[in-house]
Amino acid sequence: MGRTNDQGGFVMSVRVRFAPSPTGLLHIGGARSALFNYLFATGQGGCLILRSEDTDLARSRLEYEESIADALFWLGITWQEGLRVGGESAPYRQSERLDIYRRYLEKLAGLGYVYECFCSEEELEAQRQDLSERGESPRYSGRCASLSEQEKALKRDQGIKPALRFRVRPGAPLLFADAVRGTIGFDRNGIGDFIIMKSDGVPTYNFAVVIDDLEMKVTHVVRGEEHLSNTPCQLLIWEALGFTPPQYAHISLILNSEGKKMSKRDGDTSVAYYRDQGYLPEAVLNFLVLLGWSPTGDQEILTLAELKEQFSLARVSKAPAVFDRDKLDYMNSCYIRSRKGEELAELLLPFVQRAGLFADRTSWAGLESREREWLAVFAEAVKERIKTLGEAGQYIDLFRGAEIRSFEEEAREVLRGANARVVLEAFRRMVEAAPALNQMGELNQMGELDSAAAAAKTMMKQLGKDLGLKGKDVFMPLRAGVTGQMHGPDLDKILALLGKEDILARLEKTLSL
RNA sequence: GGCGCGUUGGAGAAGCGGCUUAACUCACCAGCCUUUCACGCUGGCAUCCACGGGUUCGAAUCCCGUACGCGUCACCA
Repeated sequence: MGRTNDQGGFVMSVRVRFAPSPTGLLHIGGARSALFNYLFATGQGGCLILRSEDTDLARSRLEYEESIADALFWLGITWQEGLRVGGESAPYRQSERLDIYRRYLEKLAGLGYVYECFCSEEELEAQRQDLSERGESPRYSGRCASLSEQEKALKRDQGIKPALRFRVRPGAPLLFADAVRGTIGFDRNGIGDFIIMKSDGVPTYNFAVVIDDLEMKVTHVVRGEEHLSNTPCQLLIWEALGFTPPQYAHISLILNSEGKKMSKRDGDTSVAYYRDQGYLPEAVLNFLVLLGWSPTGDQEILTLAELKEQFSLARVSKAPAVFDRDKLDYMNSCYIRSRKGEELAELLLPFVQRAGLFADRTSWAGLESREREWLAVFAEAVKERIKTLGEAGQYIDLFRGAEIRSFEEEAREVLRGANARVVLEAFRRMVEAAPALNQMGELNQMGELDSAAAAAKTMMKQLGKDLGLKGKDVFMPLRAGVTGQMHGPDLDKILALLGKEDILARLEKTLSL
């Protein structure tokens, strides 16, 4: 794949990858890395590859790989090559590419870069301990670097399986241009010989990434800052193999409110958690992109298309960013408010089901039309006061049923007020006489709930007139009497959604207190 | 401890040597709107850019040190 540049020369189009290890759910930091890769590549017609780094046989699990791909898909991050979609460089699971690594390993061995290391875990630990006690950097001592054939044979006879180390040769500092942080240099003499192949024949991360990036023709590596110190090892391998490494871009970490790197162990850090809480994918995406990147203009709420258009690595911040739940909530409420009734209602369905309503239905299509309308009006009634879809669940009891869950103390006080009883009794008579306040069971044509709300409104106005009361004097007793609360969504909507029968039942109970 | 990276208000940040009396957003505070709450609207919130020095006519912006924070030093990725 390629295209022509201004001078008519052939340029490689951008190829990036997101390469998670399937040892857990997709977390916020990973999602942001994936997002930056996605925006960077697709914004310029490039390609995003999804690859699974499952060389840690003990911890990797296929179900994690699946859930990571699902989470990316949910966010709207799509990839052009890799897991699930295939591509020229298949397979895209490192565990299935072992023969490829072996081939490159042989090449390195032929060049004299590889040696067997028989040190046990305990020995290595002791060596590190020793080094650090002497105030030196804990790198490999090189103990096995020059074992004789007999020594090696002896170890093998003892049944010790060697790991393979990369021999770091002395030389000039390793310099590379990081697209985010500028020129970064490491002294190669400070890097100890590192393992590239474990004793079980599986390559380590540092070796496998290089081979995969090489084979998959990756042009840019956009990844978290925690990988910065791995870069020199990888550079060494690129150099030994005689290939030009990709462009690197190390993006800063996402910190928790304590200022520490957000880790999987923090709890609420998986994308799945936010999905389950009722955050919209657009909101999560929009929030994440603003962590470490900023748009040129004042506009912060941006669509995916706008992000693709505007994103650039040059505007990625070097400093780490703190994850701020308040801002995420704000973003989410913006996106919730931008949805219209039915549309929102459909998104809300799983959450109201979790709260017990329509729990037996399998899907939105499985609802009857009057139920759908009820939910749509419900959605409109609550959308301005919920920050997550999940919060809608707690409003259901307010809009349904003959029971009032509980009375706030303030509400009781209002109901003890001078005119409260008069207002409620008069209102009860009006509702009894009115045919228009439908309830869900009786609803038969769309839009009926809206007119019921309108009817409720005029009814309340009329009530005020009849009694010669105004404003709060009529509305507060009504609200308190019907909901038990002092604050809440518009009363007319509550009344419409409740329906005649439940309103009367509630008034009855309140009046009998 | 070695190596690496970072430091603009509570959080995200703009700023790239004079246009800055440091944008914008969230949070927070006050007021308005509203039958309540919420939404929305208006205003407030860093005399200053971690600190110290230097370069310059001029620095948050360039250089040097110090402090602090974070990352990383695995046969984990």
